[in-house]
Amino acid sequence: MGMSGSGCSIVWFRRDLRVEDNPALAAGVRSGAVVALFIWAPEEEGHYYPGRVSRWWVKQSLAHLDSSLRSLGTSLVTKRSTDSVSCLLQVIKSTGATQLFFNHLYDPISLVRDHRAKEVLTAEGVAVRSFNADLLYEPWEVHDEEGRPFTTFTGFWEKCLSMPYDPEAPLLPPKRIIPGDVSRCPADTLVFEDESEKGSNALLARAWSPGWSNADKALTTFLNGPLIEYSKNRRKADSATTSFLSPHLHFGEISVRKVFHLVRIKQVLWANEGNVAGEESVNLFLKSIGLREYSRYMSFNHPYSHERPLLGHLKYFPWVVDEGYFKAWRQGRTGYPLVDAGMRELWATGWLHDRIRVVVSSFFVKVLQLPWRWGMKYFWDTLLDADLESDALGWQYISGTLPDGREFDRIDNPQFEGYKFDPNGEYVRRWLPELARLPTEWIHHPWNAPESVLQAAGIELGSNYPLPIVEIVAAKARLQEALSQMWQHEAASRAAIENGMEEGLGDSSESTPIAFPSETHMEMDNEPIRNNPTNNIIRHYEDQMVPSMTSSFLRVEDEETSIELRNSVDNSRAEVPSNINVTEEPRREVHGHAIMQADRTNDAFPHTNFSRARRNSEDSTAESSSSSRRERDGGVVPVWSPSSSSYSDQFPGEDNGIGTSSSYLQRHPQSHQLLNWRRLSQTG
DNA sequence: GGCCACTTCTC
DNA sequence: AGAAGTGGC
Repeated sequence: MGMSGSGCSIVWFRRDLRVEDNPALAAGVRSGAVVALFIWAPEEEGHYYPGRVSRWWVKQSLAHLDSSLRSLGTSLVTKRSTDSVSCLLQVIKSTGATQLFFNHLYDPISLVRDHRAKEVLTAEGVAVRSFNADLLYEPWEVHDEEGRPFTTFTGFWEKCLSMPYDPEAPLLPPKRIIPGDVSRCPADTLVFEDESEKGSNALLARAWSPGWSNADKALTTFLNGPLIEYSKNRRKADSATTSFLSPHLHFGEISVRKVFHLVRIKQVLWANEGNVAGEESVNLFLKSIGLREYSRYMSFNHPYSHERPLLGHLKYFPWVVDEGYFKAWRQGRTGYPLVDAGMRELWATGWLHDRIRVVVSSFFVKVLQLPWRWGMKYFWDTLLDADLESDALGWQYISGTLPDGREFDRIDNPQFEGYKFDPNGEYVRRWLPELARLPTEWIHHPWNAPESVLQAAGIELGSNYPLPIVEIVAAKARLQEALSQMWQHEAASRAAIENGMEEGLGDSSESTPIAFPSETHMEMDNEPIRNNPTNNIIRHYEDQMVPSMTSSFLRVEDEETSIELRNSVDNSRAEVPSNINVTEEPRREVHGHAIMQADRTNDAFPHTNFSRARRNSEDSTAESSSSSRRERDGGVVPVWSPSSSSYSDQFPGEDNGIGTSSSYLQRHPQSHQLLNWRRLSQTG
C-alpha cells in the first residue's frame, strides 16, 4: 500500500482535532487509505505565535487525537516545520498520497496559507478538497437580500436562525481507518513548552481536560445541567454556569454543529413543556455560539480587521505607554476589585467569564489607555481559548469600533459593574483574599470605606491593597483630551498629505514603535505596584491596530465609498475570484473565496465582491486623507466597508497574478515576519 | 386599549 | 446614551 497507484490521502488536521463530525477525515476514509497529519508551524502565525496555555492545550489534544486514531487503525503523523505548504509537499512525496483533505479556517493567515496549499498541491497533481467543519454556515452563505454581508451581529444572527436550510447534520466518527504507508515519513517530536513553562502549565491540568471526547463530555454536562439556568445566571461574574466549551471549540475538538443540534433538541423539549426560562436560556446560549460564528464571518469578509485600524484615526490615538500600569493590570492590582479579581482569575486559570473579559479589557483601553496590543497579547498568552477571530471581535467591540459596538468615549465604571455582576462580592472575595473581610457595601469601592471598616477588615489601602491606579473621573477627562489630540494629529496628517507628502506623517511618526514590554513573567514579580497617579504620563502615537473607528466618528467619505461599493457588487457579481484585477485588489479576500472553491459549485459568491470594488488612487490614501469627521447624528450607520480605505495601500504596487506572487509566504520569506502586523500596515 | 414612566440591556 | 421591554394607571 501507499504506492502512488493506490493513492492514499492525507487528512491534514489543524483546528479540527476530532474524529467525530470531521468532514475531511470522513472524506479521507471514504476514499481509502489515510495518513492523518498534523503540522506544527507556529512561526507562520507571526505575531500571534500561540501562547503558553494554547500550546499546552494543543499538546494534550493531539495526544488524545492520536490515541483515538490508533484505536481506529492508524495514528497521527506529527511534523515540525516553518512552512506548512512545503511540509505538505514533502509528506505527499514520502507517502505517495494523491489526495489532500482539510477543513476550512477563516483567520487571515490560514486563508492565505490554505489557498497557497491548494494552488501548489494542485499544480503537483494532488487532488485537494476542503470542507466546512467549523461553522453552521459558511460565511458566504449568509447575506442580506441584496447579497451583501451583514454589518451587525443582530442581522447576521437572525439570518442564520432563519436560513431556508438547516446546518449540516453531524457525521459519526469513522468505524475504522485504513492506514496509509508512512514508513518513509517519520514523525517529528513536537515541543510545545519549555522548562520555564512547565510549572505554570501543571496547574492547568487540574482544571481542564483537552481532547475531543472530553469536549463531548463537557457538552453533555452542560446540556444536562447549567444550560437551563443559563439565562438566569448569565449576569454573574462566576464562570461556573458557563459551558466551558470555548477552548474545545477553538481547537475543533467538538463540532459546533453538534452543539447546535443538541441544544436545539433541548429547546424543542422545553418549548413543549412551556419552560420559558429554559427556552430563553437556549436562545442566549445559541447567541454566544452565534458570536463565534460572527467572528469568523467578520474575519472572512474583512480579513484586515485584526491587523490594523480599519479606519485610520485610532492610529493617532495617544496611547499611554506605562509599563507600571500594564503590570498593575496584569497582576490584578489596579485598585478596582472587579478588575483585579478578573485578572487574578485569568492568571490562575487561563479562563475568564465573557462579562469580565469585557470589564478588564475596556478598563485597559479606556481607563488606563494602554496600547491595546499589549492587552491583546497578554490575553493571547494567558487565555486557554485564545482565538484570533473571537479576540479581534471582542477588542473591536469594547473599543467601540463596530457599527453595533460601544462608543469609544464611554467609560464603564467598574464599581457599578461590580455590583451588577457580583452583587454579593463573592467573586471578588474568592480572587482577592486581601479584601475577603470587607463588607459587601464597600467591596467594590474600598477607597470610600471608612477607616474603621478598613481596619476591621485588615486592609491598608496603598499597602496591602492599592488605591485606584487612575480615578474614573480623571480617566474620563484624560480620554476626552486624548481623543481631541487624536483628531488634531489626524488632521495634521491629512494636511501633510494634501501638501503632497505621499503617505503623510502617520507612518513616519510611527517609526518608533511601541515595543511590547519585555517578557511578562508575572509569577516572578510580586512586589507591590506603586500607584503614582497622573504625572509623568508618557504617550505614544502609534498604530496599535485598534481595528476601526467608532461610528461616532464616521467619515463622510465612508458613506460615499460604501455607495460605490454597493454599486460594484452588481457589476462584478459574476466574477469568480480568479478573474479579478488583482493588482488593486484585496488579496486575502480573493484567497478567502478562492480557497473555498473546491467545494462549491460555481454559482454565486454573493458578496464576494463587496470589498473587492476597485478603487482609484485617491482611495488608496483614503485611510489618512479621508478625515472629515462628523459627530454622531443618530441614524447614520457606517457601512462596513473598511476594506475600501485600506486595501490598496496595503500592497502598493503589488504585482499581479494570483498564482505567482499571491502569497505572503513568497513575499515575506522570513516566516516569523510573515504577518508582522506593523509591517503590513505600513506602506512601502 | 393607549400612554407614560421605569427598568434593563446593549456583542 | 438610547432602544426596547414592563408595568401602572
